[in-house]
Amino acid sequence: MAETLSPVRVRFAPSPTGHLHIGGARTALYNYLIARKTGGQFILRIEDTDRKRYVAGAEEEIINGLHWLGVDWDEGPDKGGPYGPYRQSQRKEIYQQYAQMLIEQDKAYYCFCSPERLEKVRQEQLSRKESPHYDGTCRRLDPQEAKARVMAGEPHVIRFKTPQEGTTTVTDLLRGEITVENRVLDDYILVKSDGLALYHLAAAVDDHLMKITHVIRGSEWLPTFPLHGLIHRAFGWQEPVWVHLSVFLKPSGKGKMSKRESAELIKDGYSIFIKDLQGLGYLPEAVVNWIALMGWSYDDHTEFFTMADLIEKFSLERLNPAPAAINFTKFDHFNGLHIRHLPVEELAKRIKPFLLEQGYEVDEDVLLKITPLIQERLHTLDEVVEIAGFFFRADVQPAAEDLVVKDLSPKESYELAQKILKILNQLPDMRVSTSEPPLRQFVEESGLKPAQVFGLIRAAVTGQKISPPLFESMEIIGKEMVVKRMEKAISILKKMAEEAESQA
RNA sequence: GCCCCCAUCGUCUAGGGGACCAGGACGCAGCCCUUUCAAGGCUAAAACGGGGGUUCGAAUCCCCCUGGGGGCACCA
Repeated sequence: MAETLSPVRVRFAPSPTGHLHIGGARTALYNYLIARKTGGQFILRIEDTDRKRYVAGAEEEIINGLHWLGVDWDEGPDKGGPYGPYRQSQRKEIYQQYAQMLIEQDKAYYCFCSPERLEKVRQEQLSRKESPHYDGTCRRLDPQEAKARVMAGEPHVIRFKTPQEGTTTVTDLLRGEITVENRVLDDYILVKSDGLALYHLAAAVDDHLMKITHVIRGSEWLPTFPLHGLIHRAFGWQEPVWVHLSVFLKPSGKGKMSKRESAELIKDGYSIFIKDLQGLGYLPEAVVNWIALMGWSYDDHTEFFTMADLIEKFSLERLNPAPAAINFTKFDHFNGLHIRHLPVEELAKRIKPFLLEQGYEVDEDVLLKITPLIQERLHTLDEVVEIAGFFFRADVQPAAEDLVVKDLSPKESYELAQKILKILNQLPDMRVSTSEPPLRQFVEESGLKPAQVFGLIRAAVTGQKISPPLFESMEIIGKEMVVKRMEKAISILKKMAEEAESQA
């Protein structure tokens, strides 16, 4: 299969009925990538023909989410373009016009069956263990008579006159030819009784009118794919290249993520909704890298991709049709990778909101100093609070047991802390080059292990058992604060030593 | 029930008849580095779902089975 290098026109066509999730984002991303790679156009089209399911704000969320990811489009509802409008609810008349053409050519027909009757037929078929489908009542109506009933104002829909014999073969770029028996295809409704087109008609008409060359969409469309081919052919249009992407499965690999499961993910610090990811501490760069690699690969060793890399390397031919289980652990890995690739100033900028959110006052200079210390320790941006919050707190609260040195008693720890404080007090400043040599010398002379001495200082100064590098941290905190925190640790240890004494 | 799609380590994947006693990544385990935690380096364990063909030769091609997924609306 030769790579398509001529410019493509592709589209992402979400319906504004819920949150933009990683599956939709990936579809948008792939469309965007192939458009940019080939120098073609990427179009955003809102498929809002179902007024009942319309969710206010959903379109805005889609737009914001895509922008955040770094995916932009050339034509769309927010920026216009030569083939607009780009909202299907504003294209009602266009679809009706095309539906009319089909009726005139006897490729579609009016149907007056009520939803109630349809439902009854469906139930009967189900009870007979038949696959539910339209029974064809109105298909047999005389066209003139049907037209008259329509003129008289009788409620009706328009159905596609699906061939009842033979087979239909459509071609998916990843799967090859797919052939189905026409008799298993239904006489799908093209236009609803409210006059608005259903997806099957609207998408076909728009894809043709908007000169879409490649339809890259989710594989939930595979079952109706033959119908879509049939519709294009009924109009005599050339079909676009069809590409059906794999689906995302839940981490266990057992089925798609349910609504409830998706909502509960947030408790573990994860989400499949793009709107949540920023607040959870994820980088758009990492999201893009992660989702790009679920269903697509470049070669057997490259895994780190920037958007620019992806535009250069992406190809439809290397798409994988098999379903992929979502792996959040790998997501964290990619996030850490991209965090480490960020310039320090940029990382500092992205970390700041998480600190501010905690109510910390963030000094820019301090922030720029601590950022390099935590850069390789961060997997998500919000971890900055846990790892480096002590830099911004006026006081720390070390746990008493963290201050007691391994293999030493509280009393011995207390005495050790006093010696350390004495050294600290004598230092002219707290620069690494000033503090490290005398403290290391002290460790040597004391016969203790570095881990014992530095562990005590760490707990006292940072209030944590684990922290960024100690000497660098002390330099940023400054002598005054270091001494103050050491004194506080001593008082805690003193109390512990006394308690141990009285118990003995 | 019917239709469609898919099938390599736990997970994401490389592999398009011999280069494969199957490679990479995440995770997991161990070691090294190291004041903690990370990061980094090294090592280990870990897969071609089953059965038939085709072929001198199959993870790779074909068929069946099994398993998994998706769909069967006046939703998209």
